[in-house]
Amino acid sequence: MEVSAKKIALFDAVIALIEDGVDINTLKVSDITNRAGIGKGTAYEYFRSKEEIIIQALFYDVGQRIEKIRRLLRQYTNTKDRIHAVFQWIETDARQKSSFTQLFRMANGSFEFSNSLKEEMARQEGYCKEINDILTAFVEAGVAEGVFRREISPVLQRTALLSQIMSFMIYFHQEDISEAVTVEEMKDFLYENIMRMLG
Amino acid sequence: MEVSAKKIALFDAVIALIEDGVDINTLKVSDITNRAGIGKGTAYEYFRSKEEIIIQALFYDVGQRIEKIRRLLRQYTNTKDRIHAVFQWIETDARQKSSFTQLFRMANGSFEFSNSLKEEMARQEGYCKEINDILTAFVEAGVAEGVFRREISPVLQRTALLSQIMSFMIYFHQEDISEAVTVEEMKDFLYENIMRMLG
Amino acid sequence: MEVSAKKIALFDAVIALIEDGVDINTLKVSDITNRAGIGKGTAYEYFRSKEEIIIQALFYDVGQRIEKIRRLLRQYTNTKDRIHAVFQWIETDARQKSSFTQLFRMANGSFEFSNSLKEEMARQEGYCKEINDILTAFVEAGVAEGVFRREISPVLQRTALLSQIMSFMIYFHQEDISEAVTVEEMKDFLYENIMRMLG
Amino acid sequence: MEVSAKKIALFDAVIALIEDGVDINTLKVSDITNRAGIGKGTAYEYFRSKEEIIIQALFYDVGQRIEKIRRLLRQYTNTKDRIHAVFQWIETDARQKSSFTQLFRMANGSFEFSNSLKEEMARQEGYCKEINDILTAFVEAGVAEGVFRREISPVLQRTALLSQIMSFMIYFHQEDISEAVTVEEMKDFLYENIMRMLG
DNA sequence: CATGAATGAGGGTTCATTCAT
DNA sequence: CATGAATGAACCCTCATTCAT
Repeated sequence: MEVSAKKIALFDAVIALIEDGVDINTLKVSDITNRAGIGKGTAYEYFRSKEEIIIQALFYDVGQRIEKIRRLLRQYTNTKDRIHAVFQWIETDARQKSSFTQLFRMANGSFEFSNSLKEEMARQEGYCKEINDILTAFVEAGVAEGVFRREISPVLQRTALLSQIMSFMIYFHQEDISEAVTVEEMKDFLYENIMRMLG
Repeated sequence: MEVSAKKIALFDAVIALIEDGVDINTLKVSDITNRAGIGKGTAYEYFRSKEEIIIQALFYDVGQRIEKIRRLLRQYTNTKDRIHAVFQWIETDARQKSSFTQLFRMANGSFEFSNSLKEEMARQEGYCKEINDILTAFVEAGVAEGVFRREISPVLQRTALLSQIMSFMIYFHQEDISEAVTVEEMKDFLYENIMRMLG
Repeated sequence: MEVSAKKIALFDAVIALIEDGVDINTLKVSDITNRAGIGKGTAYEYFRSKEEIIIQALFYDVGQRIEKIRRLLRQYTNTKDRIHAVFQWIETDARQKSSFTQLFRMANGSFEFSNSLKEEMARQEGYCKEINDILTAFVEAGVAEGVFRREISPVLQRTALLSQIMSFMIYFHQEDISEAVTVEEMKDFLYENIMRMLG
Repeated sequence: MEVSAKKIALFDAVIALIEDGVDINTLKVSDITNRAGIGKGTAYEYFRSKEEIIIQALFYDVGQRIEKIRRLLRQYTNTKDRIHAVFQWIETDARQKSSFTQLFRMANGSFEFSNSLKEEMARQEGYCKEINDILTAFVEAGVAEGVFRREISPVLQRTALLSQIMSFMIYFHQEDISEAVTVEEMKDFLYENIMRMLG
């Protein structure tokens, strides 16, 4: 799974462009290669098509983010800290509108891409599964710790947990957080919700 | 806000195409007009660009759906019935992958469209706001009814409510609902969650 | 087999370009459409690819030439006149380097084109066959007339006849007809050859 | 006229590719260098462009073939044997569709190559001329031997000779030699034709 | 109004050529 | 010398938009 420097440069360019708010569907190859500081033709030494570049860039990015959250979660020994770690991660990492969008889309499979590339996604050993794995581990630890009720089905537990995580994402994603709810208030509320649902 | 028959025909064509699973980004004008049974040039008598057609079609569709859920909610006098009515609506109306995707995207503003058309969206008096209004009315009724705690901030109440609605959408949206959780179990669990969080 | 005016315009453009000495392999779509006096995109309303345009243009041209020689031959009642008619036709019609080349290639199947289009050629009911038919009719008439020996195999008769026709083509095709042989001398020699071989 | 090993390797690669049926117009530099087993850049140490490589490769190949037929002809002391030697050479050497095609094209100058390289061809001291030389020597020997009539113009004699040689080439080149004419019958017929025309 | 034939700007992709190693 | 990674000019094709009928 070694990835060449040029590939990384292209991935980073795609991510940077997306973070800049460029629509993923209007991305031009020249935009990407210019941003990556390489020639247009060079991209085709490493990828067979524009779509391949973009898809793989997204997977690369999501993979990195997942790895980060995994490492993060390993540092904490109790559920409360882990929940707040996730919130913290969202605040710092998933805050950007664009990358959040991508991750979110992955989470519910609503990627809009040429059908021919949906196969590619299938081949990629689904990050959805990875997210699910993380949630599963999260919930199991909570049960083992005794803070989550054992009798609730794991699926339901994951659903409940994810619902509050998504709520926090949407909170950050909203254009105008006009009505006065501070980040801390929101975090407390969502944490309490999780405990009410699963505790 | 009178809308001509030709416009409706084009809107319906766009919606039908999306429901058929056609990627919104690869929609061609000729696809739309063919489906609508009118000439390609005719579309430009009513709209200034392809994007205008699609955007307005989506708004038209979401508007209809929102109107439907509004009428539906008016039929019920208590919160419990209203919550189940929403679940029922998701089961019947928002089940299709595509239309759900559109609505969902609208709900969190993650439309991916050429920036030039984001203004158009802004001009459209945000359906997000309408969704928010519905949630607000929902929550207020719950408080008036005495089943939701008055001391929770309305923003938080809406957040909690939406989180469980989204969970139900995702439940239907998942490709493989492999693990055995029946629809009824899920609905009960989500309803209980709402009551635990807000009751 | 009705052919639209636009198609004809494109065919004529291709032929004209070839007659001008443009290499068939370096022909650009824009060259063709410019010459035809139509927009680049228009070509794709009538053909699916550049190769399709060129291939069909060549077949169209060869078809016309064959039709012409056919009509021509029908006007004459004896073999001698027919042979000279063919020479005459070569002098006026097949003189151009390029069109000769095309015809010639067809005659021996040495078209160099993307393999994917060889099928197209196959579908076209071989003009090679048509050329063969003309030769066959030619020879049969000669036999009936009593100027060609009946005992020679038709294949051999056609071979002999074609060899002298080709010789005349090559005579015109040569860059420098340095050594003094007049057209009339050549025609007489070739005619005599045919009679010596087949008479 | 010393030719380096690398050049030969490239020439051989081009020839091999052509014999494999690859279209000369779609030949890529990388195809050639890969086949030759050398680096892509190396080709440009010896040639200034792709076309130069291919053109020179073709000349190299034709030169070799001509040399071979020359040696072959020197072995025979009478015209009849020489004619059959040529037929034999066509059967063994010029049988392949591709190399035949190249040679044939050379013979009538119908090379399709970017005009810029036609000059290159001119500079190459025309192999057409060499072929012509061979034909001239052939005819002169026939006259000296007394089997060809002295009063026929050398140009005409060469024309007649070449016409039957070409006929034999076309005979082998035809896809389907469906109609029953054996190689021997054809050779006899063509030999007789030559004698009837020139004897 | 309605149409669809015509258009050409735009962008993905290829591949001959270069040049730093 | 030899290499092959990098390059970008070139070109095919798509499709949103226009406009004559």
